[in-house]
Amino acid sequence: MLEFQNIVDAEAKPVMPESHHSVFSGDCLDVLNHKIPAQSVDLVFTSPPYADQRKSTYGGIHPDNYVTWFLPRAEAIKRALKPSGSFVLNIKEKALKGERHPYVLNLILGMKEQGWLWTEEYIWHKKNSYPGKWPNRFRDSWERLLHFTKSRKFKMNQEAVMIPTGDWAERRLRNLSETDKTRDLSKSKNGFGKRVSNWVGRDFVYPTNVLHLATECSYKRHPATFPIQLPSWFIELFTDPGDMVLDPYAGSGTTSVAAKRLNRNSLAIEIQKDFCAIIKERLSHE
Amino acid sequence: MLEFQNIVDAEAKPVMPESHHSVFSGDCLDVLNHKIPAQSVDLVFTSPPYADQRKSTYGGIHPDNYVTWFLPRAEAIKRALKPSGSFVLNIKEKALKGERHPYVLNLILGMKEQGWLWTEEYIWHKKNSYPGKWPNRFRDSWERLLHFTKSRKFKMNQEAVMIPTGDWAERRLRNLSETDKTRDLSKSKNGFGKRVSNWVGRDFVYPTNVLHLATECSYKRHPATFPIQLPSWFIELFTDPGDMVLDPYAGSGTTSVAAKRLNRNSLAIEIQKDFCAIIKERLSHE
DNA sequence: AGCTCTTATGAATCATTGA
DNA sequence: GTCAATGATTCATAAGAGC
Repeated sequence: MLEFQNIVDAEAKPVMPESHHSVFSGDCLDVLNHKIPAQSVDLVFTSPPYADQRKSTYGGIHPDNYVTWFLPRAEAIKRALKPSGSFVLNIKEKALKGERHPYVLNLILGMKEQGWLWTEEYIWHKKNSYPGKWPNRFRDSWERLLHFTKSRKFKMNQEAVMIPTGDWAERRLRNLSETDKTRDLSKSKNGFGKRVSNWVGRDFVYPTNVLHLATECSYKRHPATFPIQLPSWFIELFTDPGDMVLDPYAGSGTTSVAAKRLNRNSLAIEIQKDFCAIIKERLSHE
Repeated sequence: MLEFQNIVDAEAKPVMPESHHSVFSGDCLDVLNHKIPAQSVDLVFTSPPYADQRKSTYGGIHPDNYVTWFLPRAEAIKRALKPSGSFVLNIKEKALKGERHPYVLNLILGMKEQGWLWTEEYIWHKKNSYPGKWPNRFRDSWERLLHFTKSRKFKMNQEAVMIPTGDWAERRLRNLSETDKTRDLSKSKNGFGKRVSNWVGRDFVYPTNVLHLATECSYKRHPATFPIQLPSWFIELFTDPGDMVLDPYAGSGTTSVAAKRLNRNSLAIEIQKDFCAIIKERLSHE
């Protein structure tokens, strides 16, 4: 039985209807198969626990067992996704005994056998990455954003993520606050608001498949594994306003927050109850 | 029988001996197994023909047959490589029928079965990539630089590729007055003067595993697949002066040119005879 | 307000130590 | 021996304090 817990107080507005946001606690395998209707989601964006990372919160799956652990979840995600939908998976393999472990490669191959199409591999090039110096490698400053779809024709709004040309815009953006950035960047179709209103009329170009963003490292109350620009970008690209966005490993709920700001509906699944509370609180403050 | 054809006129210099550069024409599978001594090469850097690309020059290997075609070459490369050596493979899978083809993933897994260690995956983030727009993807602006080794301990000169501190230094410089700039920059060896005295000891840092380079092809007569900075970076990182660098798909010989400029020896293998002539000419002009 | 300086910290990795 | 836990290493960025 599906019950969308509405986090915000719904207030009917004829022009811009309020979006709906739900938070489920539990293993996403169970929640996806028993609480989410089939073919009801337009975009799944998630960053599942990396192998052997975050042992305290997720138990730590050994790299050798990672594919076996994740494939049933991928199947459940496929069930929930609309035929026109997209699944964006943020993941990176760890180095083990001086070597990159191949579990991500095997995961892609396993998902292809499930019927997924491996449509594209976007790269998150981290502007600031974790420090470190080792005898056989440098700092790891990139992560994979694997784009899977159910069919060759899927929803993609390329114009929504067009970017202004030139360094001039970049220099301007540097002086905007973080909230201004998200808000204004989300309005790319209609221009960027008054502070950057002189962009109107300037040329916009399509982006590439590399996202060059900084990791969020600040004194924020809720640690996020990725900056909100990451889900925001894919939400604008692969959904329309009013569509449904799902994050089966929601963590502190960054994906849901991004969805709300962009007037999409969201579903968050998180196994840790205290994180669920954090998500609800974050959404209520939006 | 091995005969290193010396392209340059050898002129004995006690301090800096002249490097040796050879060009072989033929299929690298034959040349590697019959003309190159086992365990004689310190670094293999190459960009093999991409699947179904360059049909006129290489015959065009279908993505489905790519792994079967390449694995014997990888085995021959392993034979030629020293135990302390590195193999850097520049490759990117093409999109076929709206999907990324998995042949690169299968190639990595196949090479691991051969005994290679998949030590790291560097990324070439292209600063300027050719424009293009497709219904289901954006411009592809990154390529893989797969780093394979024969053992967990291999030669790596991390200090050789250290870079000056980036934006931090740039931003400080911007605020200096014009006279300060000229005065202080002229004293760069002794530090930058009092206003930037805290640079001393902090001016160089280690890079990350992402190389952010433009797609400059300086040699117009042959479509170079990569800028010379790419092989140069790995040559400095994984070899010492006097070491042997090999490119089994030499093309216009960019790897050999990079090796010569850095005073390493080089071997170029190229199946097209006219390209071999171009390589020799390029080397003679260095 | 604007600039400079200080400082905390982030999906890390490997070698060493201890059970 | 094998496996798990601990320590050393290290930098771009942004918030905060000070002038």
